[in-house]
Formats: sequence, structure tokens, C-alpha cells
Amino acid sequence: MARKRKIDMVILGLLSHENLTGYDIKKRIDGAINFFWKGSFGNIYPALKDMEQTGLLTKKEESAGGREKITYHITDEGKKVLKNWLREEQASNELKYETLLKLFFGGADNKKISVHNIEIFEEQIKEDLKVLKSYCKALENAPENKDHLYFYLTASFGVETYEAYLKWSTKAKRMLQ
Amino acid sequence: MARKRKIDMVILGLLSHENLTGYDIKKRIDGAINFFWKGSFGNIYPALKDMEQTGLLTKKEESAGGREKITYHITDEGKKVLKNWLREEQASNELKYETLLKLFFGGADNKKISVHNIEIFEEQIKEDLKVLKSYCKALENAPENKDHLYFYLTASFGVETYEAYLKWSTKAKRMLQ
DNA sequence: TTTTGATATATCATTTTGATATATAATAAC
DNA sequence: GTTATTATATATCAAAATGATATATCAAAA
Repeated sequence: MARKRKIDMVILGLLSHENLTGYDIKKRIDGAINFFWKGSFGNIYPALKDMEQTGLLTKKEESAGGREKITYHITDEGKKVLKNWLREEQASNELKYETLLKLFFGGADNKKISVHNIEIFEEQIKEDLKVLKSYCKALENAPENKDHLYFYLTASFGVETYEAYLKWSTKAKRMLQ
Repeated sequence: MARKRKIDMVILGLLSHENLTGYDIKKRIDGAINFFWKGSFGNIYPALKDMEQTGLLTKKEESAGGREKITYHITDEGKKVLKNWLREEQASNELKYETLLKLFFGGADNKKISVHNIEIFEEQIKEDLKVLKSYCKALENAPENKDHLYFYLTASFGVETYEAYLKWSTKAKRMLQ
């Protein structure tokens, strides 16, 4: 058996803040969560259907005036499941860094290829770091909401690590040349 | 269609250094590669079968004396595929950090839970950091092999980022208390 | 001598990924 | 004012990854 479906927890977490449609959930995941978790319609919609059937969510179909739209709400049972997960001791943290994979096997080709790949990585990280820093700044200046501390801490994780990536990139390029 | 199978590149990369069995490949992935890529028998064996059929690998069955054992060898075509991948511009780098996911939704429960989860994370990272540092030290003192620079750089990436994780952990715990 | 652990291949259900299909509403371009 | 494009919205599918399990041999330890 593959491990317990994690997208369920992402959905329950998001719905514990606000009622959302599947499409909204995708947008939220693509936002602040994006750099440490991913989601797709292909696993969001089936998960919503399952959790509605097992009573973790309820749905509310709206089509009056506009187009069809299914908004999901978390139930007390859903909140309980979310809390239980938060309190579980084990958590799987995994990197899948194709840049590192390529570098590890860099000896199979010219050094220049590896340097170039690090440069591509660096550019991407610099882009993403800008976004993360703007998240942090926005959250620093608006601590009214009690959840903002948690959002700030995750964004700050990104900033710290991305800065470490850039520091490493400089060193790695120097050592290759 | 799901994206191009990445385990193929891991296998080709490993086989570009030495001939291995599926079981050996799993061990290699669980070793130095483990912290930035994962693999399982469930995707290694099917990939080996496929790549043997498409001519990227050849196999050599040994059962004389001992038990059955299938050693795989990379072909020139396989080496070409590996090089082409190294030269591809795009690379997907992804984190899946359940610790951060839990922290992001930490507001749904007591602060103590979040602090505890960070502590669990910290302990794991400290363990892994020891291993990464020993890799680095071993590779620093043995630069005879031209591939060692590449292995060193990937391990060094781990050290840099894991140290950033620990720095962040201290800060995050302080801010939660 | 038995039991444990390492070696070795293989398969399976569940989950994730990434793409695509379909259709409506809002906005921009011409 | 019509057309083209983009955003909203749900849903499904093939391919790939995950993690567990089944099976069996061999070496080492208890």
C-alpha cells in the first residue's frame, strides 16, 4: 500500500480557514504553499469526493445565476482528523532536486555543462526568493491575524534555505572553474 | 501524460560509473543520493526491463554457483541519453516538507504542538547532517577521482541547507514561545 | 542448529503527476 | 459590436512514483 494520502491534509487545512471550491484550493496551493508542497486537479477533485463521502467535508452546490460551482466546508470530524495529523510524530520531508542529480552525474560530460546548470538553478532561486521575501514582508507588517505567525514562519524557512542555496551556488561554481 | 520517467536518469547515471544489479542500484540511491532523490524496487525493476528492451542497457545473468543475479551495463546509446538529459535546460526541483505543511496549519491546534514538531524535525536534521558532514570529509581527503568533486558538491549542498534548517528551527521555536 | 539479517527479483494497490477535455464568464482587442 | 483571449470551474486519464509485500537464497550469529 502506498502511504496515506497527504493531499487530504492540505485540503482540510485550507478548509479550516475558509470554504473553497476545488479550483480555489488549487490556487491556494499554487500560492504560499507552492514552494513546499504541490497539488493538482488530478488529486484534489478525487480527494474532495472521497472526503465528502466519508463525512470530513460537506458540499454546497451553487448554480443560481452564474455557472456550476461546488463549495466545500469542513465538518467537526474533518477538524478532528486535521488535529490528529498535526499531532502525529512522524513527518516525511523529501527533496527531489534534479539539479543535484545532474550535478552528481556531472562527470559524464564537460564541466561547463554543470556550471551552466547551476546558473540556471541560481536564476530560478533568485526569482523565487523575491516572492518569498515579499510574502515575509507582508506578514511582518500585518500580525493582527493569529495565523500570520505560522504563515510567516513557513515563508521564512524558504528565505533562509534559498539564501543558503545561493551561497552554495557561488561556491560550487568557483570550485568547478 | 505524466512527465518523463526520472528514475531512468538515476539508473543511467549510476551505471555510467559501474555495472550494477537492481538491488545494488537501490543501495546506491539509499546512500549518497538519498537526501536529494528517492527510488524504490517498484520503479527500479520496471525501468531496468524497459531500458534493456529499448537498448539503453544490456543485461548479464549470473547464476553459476551462487544465486540468480542480473547485472546491468550501460550501452553507448544509454550514455547518449544520459548526456542529452544533462544538457537539457529545464530541471524540476521540488520540496515536499510535511513539517512545513503542519506548521502552516499550526493555528488549528496548540502552539506547543508546532514547537514539538519543529523539535522532531531538528533531531532528524541533526542526525542527517552528521552523515553528510562525514561524506564531505571523506571526499575532501580523497580528491584523486575526478568524480569526487561532483559528489563533494552535492553533499556540500546538503550541509549548507541543513545548517540553514537548524538556524531557522531555533528562530522559529523562539518566535512561537 | 536455528534464527536473524543481507542479498536479490518481482509485483501490486494506492497515490501523485501532468496533461487534456469541456464549458462558461469576463475582459481585452480590433 | 463582434471576436479573441484569459480566468473560472469540474472532471478524467495514462504514466509514474510510493511503499508494502511475496518469495527465495545465502551468510553470520546466537
